Amino acid sequence: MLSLAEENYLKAIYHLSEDGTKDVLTNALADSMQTKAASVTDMIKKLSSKKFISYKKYYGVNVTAKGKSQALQVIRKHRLWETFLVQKLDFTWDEVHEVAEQLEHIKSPRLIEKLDEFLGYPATDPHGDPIPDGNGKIKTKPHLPLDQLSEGYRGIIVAVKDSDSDLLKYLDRIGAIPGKKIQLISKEAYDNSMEVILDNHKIFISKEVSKNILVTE
Amino acid sequence: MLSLAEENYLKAIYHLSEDGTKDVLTNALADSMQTKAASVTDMIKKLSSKKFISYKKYYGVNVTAKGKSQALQVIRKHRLWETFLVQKLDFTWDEVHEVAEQLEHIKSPRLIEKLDEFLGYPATDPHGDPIPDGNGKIKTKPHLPLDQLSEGYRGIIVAVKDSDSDLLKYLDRIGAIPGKKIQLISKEAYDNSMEVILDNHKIFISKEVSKNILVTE
DNA sequence: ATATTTTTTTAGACAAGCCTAAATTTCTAC
DNA sequence: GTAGAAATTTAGGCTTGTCTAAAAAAATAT
Repeated sequence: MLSLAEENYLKAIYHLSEDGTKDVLTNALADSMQTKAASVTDMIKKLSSKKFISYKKYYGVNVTAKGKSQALQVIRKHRLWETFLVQKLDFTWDEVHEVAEQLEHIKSPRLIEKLDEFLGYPATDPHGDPIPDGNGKIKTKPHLPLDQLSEGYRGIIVAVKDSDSDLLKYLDRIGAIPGKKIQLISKEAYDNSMEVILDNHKIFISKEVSKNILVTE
Repeated sequence: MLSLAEENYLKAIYHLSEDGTKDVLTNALADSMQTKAASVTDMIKKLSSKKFISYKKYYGVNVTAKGKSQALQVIRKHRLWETFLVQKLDFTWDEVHEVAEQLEHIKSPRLIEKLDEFLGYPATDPHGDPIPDGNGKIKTKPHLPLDQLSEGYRGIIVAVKDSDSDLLKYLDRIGAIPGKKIQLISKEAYDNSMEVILDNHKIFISKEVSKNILVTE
């Protein structure tokens, strides 16, 4: 049975390694976990001895198949709880992250099965991120950050980065919500800010914001 | 902010002290927490220094007003989650205790407010135990364990003791559920077993079982 | 009233997870 | 290729919550 700290490290390693190709470096993990490099070294030794990650001294870590499956279980729980909070308890999508960080560690396979059923087996969480199924399968839709597209692009918002509460409040206010149509009218060469159409409204957004909006190809 | 262990000790002390009159002894607490007396002594020193309990060496502990209020917040969360699990996720009442033991430690006042609203502000949990309100007020209905009553008694089941999963399965099977009418037909002097009417059915129950059924006076 | 038993506390140790400071390894510049 | 910088690991220590064994206090029995 994984401890709370072990689950959090594993999840962070999984997220930082993205598709599992890159090595996750000690300092990157320390940053992400808001802790010190020395603490990270301790923990990766432990996770490595338990075969959740593979570790080459000084060169970083990677999740093993076993570790990935565990990480996906935690992510599944996190995203199901976020969906519950928004759909059933009327939380706004910028309020759910912290609570879900706690709820994701509740140990009860039955609870998660029942919750999934209660929510109608949702495919994605409120931010558009896919919810892994009970076997750890995850269906990722192809998507790109909006800042990498050029004038004339038309598509649909697939997801938004859910890291920052202020960003989420802003995105909600301008209607940048997964499922919505979006059109890129013009892009300023100088700062890569852009004008887009959302809900039949023209609005300007900065490059910083556009990086956090993920759209269909 | 109380740690998980501190919350669990405080809750156990509150439950063992019943109405707050009795002193809770170190060994009783060690039994209830499934730990050793020495560990209990350590923890009660900590809780005492934080003013959640009053402690007289060798004579046991009692919750302070501050401690009682904290304990009731945890109990409120526990009972709201149990209600959620049964009402919304179709758990049976013998399955909810362990999961609620975990969920009761989630820290989010907003979550509990929203959950309470979602459940329609329930007065009791599935076992009939009253749910404290947001201010820690708890409305206890007067009740007695069935084994203390005599032939001819008629009343209503107020609550059942929720400690044991097998007991709960049995009570469910015979229909001994809070709200149901119950009649005491006869009581055997030798072993205090009794015959009762529940749902128009006559059944025999042992003293052990009758102690766990709480009824109106 | 004192001896024995029971209960509780103290003392000292351990694991998990974190820290700082120092040592080591790798990377980067020339 | 080597010196200095940057990243990582090691060493040793701290806190929380647990334990066992020993000491101390309280309860009980005669």
